[in-house]
Amino acid sequence: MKSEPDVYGIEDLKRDRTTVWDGVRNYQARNFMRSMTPGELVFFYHSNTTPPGIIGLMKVAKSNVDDPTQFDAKSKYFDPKSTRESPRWQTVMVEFVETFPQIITLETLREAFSPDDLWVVRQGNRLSVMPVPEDVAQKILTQAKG
DNA sequence: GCCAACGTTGGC
DNA sequence: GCCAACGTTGGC
Repeated sequence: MKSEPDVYGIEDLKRDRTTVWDGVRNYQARNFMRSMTPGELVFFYHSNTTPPGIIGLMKVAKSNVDDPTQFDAKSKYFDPKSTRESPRWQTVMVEFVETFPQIITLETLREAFSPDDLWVVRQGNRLSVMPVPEDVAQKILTQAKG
């Protein structure tokens, strides 16, 4: 899952311990979050920063959470088509696990993985939530420890 | 700051 | 249902 550190970074999550991952307004990303289950591990990716890359690890604390910002008329994520009875936007609550000793940069990821295996290395990729195959995840975790 | 990629919107 | 216009994302 991606976030811009200027907006909400891993240090913010470390401080807060948990957060509701709100503001996602892309159906494909939402669908991936709908499929998440408690305890599932999630990489935290810092976007729009130098260098961009995977900065740490979190886990799903609660799944199938209605994004509260969709009901908030003052929020930039307000969705007038959403109702309390049938909300459109679900997200997850995530919990901080660890910050990696150093960022695994997008450049490093591009050297190690193909765009078919790790979508974040796809050119022009804008999806903010995406799946990571188990074997790819294991390699990334190994890299993070080394 | 630039711009490619691409999702969304809305006229027809 | 098509597609041009527009807005946003995000690497560089």
